[in-house]
Amino acid sequence: MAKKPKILCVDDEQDILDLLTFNLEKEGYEVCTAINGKKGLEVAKRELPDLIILDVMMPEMDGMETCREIREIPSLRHAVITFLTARNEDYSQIAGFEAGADDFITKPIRQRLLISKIKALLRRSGPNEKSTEVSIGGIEIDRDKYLVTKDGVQIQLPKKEFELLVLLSSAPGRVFTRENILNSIWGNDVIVGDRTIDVHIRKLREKLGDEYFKTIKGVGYKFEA
Amino acid sequence: MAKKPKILCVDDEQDILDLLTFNLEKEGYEVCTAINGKKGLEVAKRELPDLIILDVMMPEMDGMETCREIREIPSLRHAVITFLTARNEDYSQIAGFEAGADDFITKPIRQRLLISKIKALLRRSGPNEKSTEVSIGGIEIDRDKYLVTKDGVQIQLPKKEFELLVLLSSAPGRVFTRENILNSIWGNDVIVGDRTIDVHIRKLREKLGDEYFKTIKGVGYKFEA
DNA sequence: AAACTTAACTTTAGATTAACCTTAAAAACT
DNA sequence: AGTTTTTAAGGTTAATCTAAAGTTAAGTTT
Repeated sequence: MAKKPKILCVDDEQDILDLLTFNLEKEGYEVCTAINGKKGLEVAKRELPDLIILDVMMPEMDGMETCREIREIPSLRHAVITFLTARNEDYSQIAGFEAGADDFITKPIRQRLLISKIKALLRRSGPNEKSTEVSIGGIEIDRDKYLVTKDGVQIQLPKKEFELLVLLSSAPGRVFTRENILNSIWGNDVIVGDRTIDVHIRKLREKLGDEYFKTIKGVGYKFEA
Repeated sequence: MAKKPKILCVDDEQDILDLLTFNLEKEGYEVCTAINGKKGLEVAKRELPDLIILDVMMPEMDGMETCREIREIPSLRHAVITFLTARNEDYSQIAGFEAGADDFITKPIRQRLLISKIKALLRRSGPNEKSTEVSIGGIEIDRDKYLVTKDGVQIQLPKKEFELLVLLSSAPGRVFTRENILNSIWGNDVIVGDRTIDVHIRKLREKLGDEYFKTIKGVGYKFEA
């Protein structure tokens, strides 16, 4: 990789800043911090980070406002911004995407998840620019944002169904064996019953339409437009 | 066995590398290792392994990226690549198939399962066959993807028909005796009636055209373009 | 409460069989 | 030799069987 990605963390709690700094530096990122929104903006302008982690709840200038201001700065317009929020603050998420956020990280912070999210975000915005959005036959899938849209209508899928859809759609036309599917979604040490995959396929067919999911008897399933 | 299959393991944790090396060498494989994606790429180019085990989560250059780069190298295009991943790590990781992965192994690693998977993968793409894709006289067969295409049109074959086609097309021009066929598709302990093979051949002739399947009376069948 | 898994039952695609037909190539008969 | 049986092997078709997938609802887990 050409250069260490730079990450700016903005939070009013020093503990959180320390925790983030520790974990991110361990992964080889360059980290800078700010203790409030106003300072965050200053540091952002100066350091031009690749990714910014913003706490939603901060006195004076909250994350939402900081985010909007950052988006106004041309040199930071394409920086990736992710909010730090307590779980179940649903409305703040909707408002957050409007303010220009790319993702959310919920507290309490799970270390591995944090890192994998950061990686995914950086990969997306990176020079390799491999889009996480797929569009096939009227269905749009955004892997990072966990969003599925059919004919412009947004569809909410639970985790397993979403994973199954992502897997099958990752290679349209390719037949995934039941073993393939079990391995990548459940893992090879988990044993689930024979009918479990079928049920999830059924749910997907119900929600997205039968025509997309083809059964290959004795083998598995495939996705096609 | 003609030659020891060579396996490259890439992981940032030395413990995992040791564990893999120990288990794989015990099974008679030649093992080489690399401690990160970049080194993995170097070693892969030099050693030209038959199979590559890639950890998804690695600092600097992750497994996904390494996989993509490996697929760019002509001499490694047909190497088997399998990811090493924690269960439920991240959805985007499921998209590994898109990056060109052939399979997944989930952590924690189950020794016996690891070995049987590796064996299966090597058998499939073993030294006997160059690639999983065959193209003969307008017919394309992809063994892994369970896909058959004739003159650009995709044809869905059920399991037995597909297996029969794969067998016959594995050596075009060669005559397979009925015994041959029964043994490799049904197994030598299964007894099926005399007409069973005929019926499957008929289905194939129906779907792909008579001209490809020649009968050698008193002996068996052969496939030719 | 929502999501996931399981279990019991139904349905169906696909595999097998069975009955009959066609072909080819040995045998048998001019 | 050339023609006609005979017969064995494979071809064809439809009926039957069966394992795999579909379905639904009732548990479990999160």
